[in-house]
Amino acid sequence: MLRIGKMTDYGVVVMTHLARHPDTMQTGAQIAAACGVALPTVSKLLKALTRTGLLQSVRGVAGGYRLARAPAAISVLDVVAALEGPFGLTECSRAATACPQQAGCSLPGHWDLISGAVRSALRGVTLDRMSAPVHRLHWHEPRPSAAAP
Amino acid sequence: MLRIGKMTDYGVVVMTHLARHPDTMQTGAQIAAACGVALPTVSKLLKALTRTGLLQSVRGVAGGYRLARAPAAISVLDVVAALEGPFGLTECSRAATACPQQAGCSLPGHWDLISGAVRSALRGVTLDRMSAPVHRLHWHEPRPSAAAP
DNA sequence: ACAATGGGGACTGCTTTGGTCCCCTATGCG
DNA sequence: CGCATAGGGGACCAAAGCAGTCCCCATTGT
Repeated sequence: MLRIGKMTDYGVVVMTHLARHPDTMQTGAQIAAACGVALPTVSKLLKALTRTGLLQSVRGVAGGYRLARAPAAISVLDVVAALEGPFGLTECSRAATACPQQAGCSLPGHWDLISGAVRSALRGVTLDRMSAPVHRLHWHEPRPSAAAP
Repeated sequence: MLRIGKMTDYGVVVMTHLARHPDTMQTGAQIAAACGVALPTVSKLLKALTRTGLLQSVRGVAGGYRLARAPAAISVLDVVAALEGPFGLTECSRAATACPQQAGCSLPGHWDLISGAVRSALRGVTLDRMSAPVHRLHWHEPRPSAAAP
């Protein structure tokens, strides 16, 4: 459920890789090799991430890519938002054309709420944490109210 | 980003509708009409939700559907998990075949963390809240740590 | 100049999804 | 007893989204 695109997954991998060497400039080929993804694919990602302002690029013969900000200042939310469209779990949360029957539809407000919770979850994990060992991470469970899966 | 399936969206609508009349049995046709979704589609949903144990069904001429538990005991997570596969944001979090290069891939642990946060977010919203007016809802922001979109 | 490197799209094949339909089973009522 | 109503299960098809590749242009150091 709630799958994110493969590309976005790659994107996080790439960004995490770059977060381990925040100050060294790396070419697309180097990144592709390091992350085990085909060069054209990783190239596409790097372009998108650059256009969104998460990466800095230098063109020309000694060019390459570098993080635009410190790893601690880039969250997974930033990466996901850069590679997938604008946020919104449901269809009608972004469509200009409202649901044919928003009469009984008091849900959008609730979906926004849920979206907000997910947003916060993604924003809470930054690249420096992603590149750190797992056990250093922990998370505040928001509020597990009544439910029994 | 992070879109959930249209079917799942419908599913939440249907379940929310049923949560407003927890004790009355309703036929598929009635539900379809009330929710403004085509009958075959809603039928498919109801079957799936029944198979998962979220709904009780009665067959025969006076049959119909009803919530299997109290609205407060059914969360959005339950509905989403029933209609989409098992949880997992990324590809390899569920695939038996590991990534070709899980060498530098210390990410699964982190993805699990994020998935957990999203899970909690969805589990925190129950059907009785979904059927209530929006302003009655509020949410504990988990921890908006360093990030600046 | 030339070689290396990023930039921006266009294009395509595939997988997933949404949605419909058909036939079977169960149950109440005339 | 049989017919009408309701759900159960699954096959099936069309459309959309996505992943992935490729091509050509712009930039810059040697």
